Amino acid sequence: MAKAENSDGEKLVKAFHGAHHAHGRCVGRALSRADALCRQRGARLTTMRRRVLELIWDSHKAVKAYDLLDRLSDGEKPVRPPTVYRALEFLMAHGLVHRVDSLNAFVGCSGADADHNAQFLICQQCGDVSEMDGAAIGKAVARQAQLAGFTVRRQTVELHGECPRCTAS
Amino acid sequence: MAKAENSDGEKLVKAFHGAHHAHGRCVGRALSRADALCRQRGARLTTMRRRVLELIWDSHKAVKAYDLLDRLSDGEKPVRPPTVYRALEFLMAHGLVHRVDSLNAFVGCSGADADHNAQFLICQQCGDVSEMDGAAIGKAVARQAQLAGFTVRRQTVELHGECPRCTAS
DNA sequence: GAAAAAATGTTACTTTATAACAATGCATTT
DNA sequence: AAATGCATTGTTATAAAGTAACATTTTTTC
Repeated sequence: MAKAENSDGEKLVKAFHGAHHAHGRCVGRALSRADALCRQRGARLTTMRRRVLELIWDSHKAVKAYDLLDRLSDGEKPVRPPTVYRALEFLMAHGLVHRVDSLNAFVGCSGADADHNAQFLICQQCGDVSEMDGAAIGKAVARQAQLAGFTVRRQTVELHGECPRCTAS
Repeated sequence: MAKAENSDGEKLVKAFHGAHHAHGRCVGRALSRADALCRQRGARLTTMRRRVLELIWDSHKAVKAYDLLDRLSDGEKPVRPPTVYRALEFLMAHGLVHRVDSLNAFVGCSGADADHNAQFLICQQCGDVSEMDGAAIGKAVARQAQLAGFTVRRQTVELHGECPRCTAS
């Protein structure tokens, strides 16, 4: 996760983006990563899949499947649910997109590697979702579970609250 | 959370129940707690709400709303979705039931107080769900989020994996 | 027991997601 | 380039999860 300094010179984890950040870079980074990853694995990032990924990266908010559907469709050629869900399935399988269970919605994966335990910070005000790859949390969680004799295979950690930007204003 | 000793004399947190535990007690405890809590608050634990709560406590698995619906209905008098969802809404508002987002399903709340941050351990094999009131996790999570300038208001923590009983066999 | 409030019933619909099969596209061999 | 085979997308239909709006009944309160 990128670090930045605030006005007091403190180190802050920069998980959320400013309102007017150069979003093109987020998108660009995500798409080239997708390209690279798929090439490397011999997976096909088809036009449809790429379009879906781009639409998801259009913002940092979680996107509903049926919103994607609407945006992909024009009156002449409506796109049907299975098409979108299949693209999402592919993108999730390759770690390019995550499903946010508590929202029934999808966000682009900004994490480094494919198979990681991500946590999500979801702003209840602006709707922006930020991904934390907090190994610390992952471990705390796994340790606590271990006390109950439980082996963690997959975790859903979704934190709803207020992002720095909305807190400030 | 109750403690128990295993064969080595170690202290273990007993979050999961044995296969043949005296389940009547779980149910009994849950129902009397519900009675007490509602009386105390002047809330009405009506027949319908109580029936739904009982059905949920029928097992330690998460229950789907439409399963409840089926079980509440007989051919003559089908119960409709809003009835069940309203009962669930009431039970959740009073902290008697939790929704498990990653399963679209509901479990009885075994936690002590009403307004708590619960974490769920979900066994992928047997389907049993256990509630951890891990203040430790809650805090670790909130602390980590704070580093990103994020204020946590509500958390969804759902851990999928293997419970002790299924691990053993 | 009449009025008000709370809970439940009812109808209809929205949103989210998947199953099953058909058609198309793409990649490799020949 | 035609033939084969597999992956992807299209299409139809339906399942599963949840809610809005209004009618009826039950409970409480005055």
